[in-house]
Amino acid sequence: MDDDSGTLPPRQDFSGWFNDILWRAEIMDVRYPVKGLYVWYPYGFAIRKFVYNRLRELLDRDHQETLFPLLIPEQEFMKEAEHIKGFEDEVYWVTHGGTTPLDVKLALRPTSETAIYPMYALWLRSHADLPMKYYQIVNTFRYETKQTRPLIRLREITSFMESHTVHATWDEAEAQCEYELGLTKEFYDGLCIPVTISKRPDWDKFPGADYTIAVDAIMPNGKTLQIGTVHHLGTHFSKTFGIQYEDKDGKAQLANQTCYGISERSIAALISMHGDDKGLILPPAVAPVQAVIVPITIGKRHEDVLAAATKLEADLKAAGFRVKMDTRDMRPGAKYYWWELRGVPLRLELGPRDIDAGKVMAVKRTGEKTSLERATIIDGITTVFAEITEAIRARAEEHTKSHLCAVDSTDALNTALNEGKVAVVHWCRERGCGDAIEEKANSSILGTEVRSPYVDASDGKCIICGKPGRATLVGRTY
RNA sequence: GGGGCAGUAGGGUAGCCUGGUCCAUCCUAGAGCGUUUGGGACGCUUUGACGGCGGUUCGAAUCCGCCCUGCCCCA
Repeated sequence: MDDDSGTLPPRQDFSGWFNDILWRAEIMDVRYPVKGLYVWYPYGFAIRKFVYNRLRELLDRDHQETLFPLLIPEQEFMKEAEHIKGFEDEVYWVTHGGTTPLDVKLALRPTSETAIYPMYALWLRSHADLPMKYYQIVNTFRYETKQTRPLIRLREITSFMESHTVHATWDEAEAQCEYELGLTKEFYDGLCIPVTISKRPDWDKFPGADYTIAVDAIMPNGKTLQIGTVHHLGTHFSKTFGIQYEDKDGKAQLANQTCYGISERSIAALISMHGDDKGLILPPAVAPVQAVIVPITIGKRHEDVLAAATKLEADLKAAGFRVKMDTRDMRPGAKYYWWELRGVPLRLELGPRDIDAGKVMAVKRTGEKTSLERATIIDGITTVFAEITEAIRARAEEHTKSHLCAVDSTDALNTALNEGKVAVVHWCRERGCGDAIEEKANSSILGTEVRSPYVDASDGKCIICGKPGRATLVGRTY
């Protein structure tokens, strides 16, 4: 029927849209023949590269990058009781070297605490060594039993940034958690992704943490996606792994630790949050191609136009923009759709009319068409990029704002969630009431101590028992 | 954790119940030639498939078993 809109499903069918855009825009190929493992296409990997470059820049302000091994010996992995309980059903084990059974089984890291902390115990001697702030970006393996999804629920997480810090005191570690939340917010702000931050309930915290603060994004269908977590580990791990330092008085002290993580779910959020019926919309900051030049070559001015476009491309590249000139033998319209699908934020059209007028036609992926002066094109594009970024951000903020609402009963909660919203309720923080909230509305408690400009975090009566309660985010999660 | 649907060429589908043939079919798919080119051009030629393993059978995309993978729904 509407065969001119391509076959990308509309955004209302978010699940269909997401599955389809991954291969149409050449981000991930799901056809790798092992469950939960997917292949990055070059274009998807280029997006990943620019996103992770930003992440590295942020972390390198304060952390140092490092790299630990993939394999963890069983006895180290089994040291911390809570941690084991949290991960034992999800661990892949290496049991053989060739045909020889191994004396000591080796775990493929599901996360790297038990790989890193024995080394931290060796590295840490004195209070003068503190704080230690290292991170790595690695793949991790989890034998997920729930349905796997590309970028969202994987058996091999390919892009796991995990930071592990060590501090003298609990308070310093807490301050580090706050700092890391700030980094996370800044990171997502750069991707124009609004987030809600909240403290996970105790039963949902990281295995072996004092507390977990999570960062969630609200997807187009109203489901929430956890896209970052910060954990205060207290001294749980320093006890088991013997991470101690001598204080100024020469006395041995247990260290306090934090860890936090961000994965390719950040890419899932990026492509989900900003897309439309035509495809991806990438913020200029992370778009592998920030602007595409489409020369409109007709008749005998073919050479003229091509020369002008080549010059334009060279000028823009020299100015540091990531541009691509599309000289393929296709009709201009077909090229427009092709680049729109891939989310390129700006299209520059250059034809005989524009050359004569000293202009370049600039079409924003967010929908607006403007004519830029060729003479001042660098400034013009810089301005346009800022406008595009703002438009993308504003749209995402509006989405997030409109998908949050306060409710004061389980019926209202159910209604809100069924409408695809994330709700704010009051909850007394008792497990029983928490379970009741989750069961009655088929939902998950995301957390308390909510931080979001769109959430009123003041106290109120628990919607189950009526006792004093705290503002709490409740949603349906990925 | 439970249930369901599905896997046929790059993508989308038919065929399966009721096993057999000569050509599967459509496309924004691949290769090629020509005409085209300011919002998805067209003509012609051509390439290419039954998820895997095993079983039944003279003969399997089709029936049976096991496995793998994907997707949807519910908890």
